Amino acid sequence: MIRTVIVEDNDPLRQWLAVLIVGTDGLENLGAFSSAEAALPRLGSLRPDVLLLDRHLPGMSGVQLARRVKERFPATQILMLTVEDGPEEIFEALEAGASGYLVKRQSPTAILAAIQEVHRGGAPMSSQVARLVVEHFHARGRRKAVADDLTARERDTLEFLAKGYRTKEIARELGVTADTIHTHLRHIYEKLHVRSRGEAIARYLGG
Amino acid sequence: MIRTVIVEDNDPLRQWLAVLIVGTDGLENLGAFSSAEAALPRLGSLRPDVLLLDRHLPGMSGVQLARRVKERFPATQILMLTVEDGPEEIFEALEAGASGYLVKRQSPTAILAAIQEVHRGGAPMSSQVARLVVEHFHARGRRKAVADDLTARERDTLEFLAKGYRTKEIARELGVTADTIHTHLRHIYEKLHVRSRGEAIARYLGG
DNA sequence: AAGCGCATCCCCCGGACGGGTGAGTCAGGG
DNA sequence: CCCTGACTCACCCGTCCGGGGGATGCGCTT
Repeated sequence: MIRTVIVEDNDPLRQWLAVLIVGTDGLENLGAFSSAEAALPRLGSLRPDVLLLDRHLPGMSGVQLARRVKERFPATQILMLTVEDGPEEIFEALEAGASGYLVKRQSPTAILAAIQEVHRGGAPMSSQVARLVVEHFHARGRRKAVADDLTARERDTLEFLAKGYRTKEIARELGVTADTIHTHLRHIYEKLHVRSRGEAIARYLGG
Repeated sequence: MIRTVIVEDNDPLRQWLAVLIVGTDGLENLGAFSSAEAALPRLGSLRPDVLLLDRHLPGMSGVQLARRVKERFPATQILMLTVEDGPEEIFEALEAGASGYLVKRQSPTAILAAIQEVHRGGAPMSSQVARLVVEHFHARGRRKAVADDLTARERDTLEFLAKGYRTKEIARELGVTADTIHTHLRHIYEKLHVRSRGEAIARYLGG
């Protein structure tokens, strides 16, 4: 039996979700709240397996609630519901601890399947969301590609640079003198068109 | 009509995929190669819509091929096929430009559906892959959470720091003197338990 | 009113860093 | 065989940075 809690400020939608859940075998609804503030103090005793969460809530947002819930009850799986959103909102929700991300206007079967999938340890997301996630990785790849015309030693140096190592520490790791690393660094800056460590790290790790 | 090309070194599997595709309405197979080296010179004239790519290939790997293909023909959608892989392999493939990532032992219908979905602009991935991707974001979120007990001004400073700005530039952006930023930085280092810019940026952006 | 956290600014010091120049070795290609 | 590119090391110089003080004012809590 999967134990769920709903937090959604839209009354008809919240009730529709509750009806959907109680009418399905294997699913159980422990509570339905219209705000994060109302839900938060009850979650400790309810301990749901899956939390259905609206991203847009009056007062504390669904994202903030997700963060808090994940801090205290990491085992709770969070399924984020939302209207149309951009990349920023989606990544913020995923970073806050959401394991699934669905746009609201989905078929009942899709929503129920998502609840079960997230409880199984899956990560249900609508195809627009999956696409954005994939593009996020593509962008990362393109950023790292700027390091393509670095020499082997320069790539080694950049690798340690991106871990926050100082010149001396990189020198020790690579078994050369600090002067050599100094030279590598200058070449890296030239090729990456930057003028400082911080800029190089930011360019490599992406911001 | 979706035009596909297969690159897979396992002979039976390659032929099975080809048969699967030619026997399906709306799908067309332009070629099936057993190595990246064999496929690469032909892709320019074949121009497939979707490229089915094995991750493990003798010689040039599927990941390297994906990188090259995406460089020259960004419109080609890449669907990566693989046996069981870890997070590193998966992220590397996604960064190389793959839009979908499937474990090989999938039902024929799942593979065909994935080809169509990736062509529609979706991002089909098996649930294990989706889970790893989601956990990647969770880890990012936990890293950024270390910045939680920073003050508002310190967060502002960290934001610019992570863009590679130097002290003076941050000062200009925030409309204060460099001395003030200097103070903020010292507090940031203290709270993040680091002793340099590079370490702070690496901790914040994660690596 | 007193205390506290925050933000702002200031001074000082030693070491780290960015940038310029030069130079030796060694492998590979013309 | 010489030339080139990669890697290595060295020295110099001016600036930036990390870390240590201290100071003021503001708003909030007690």
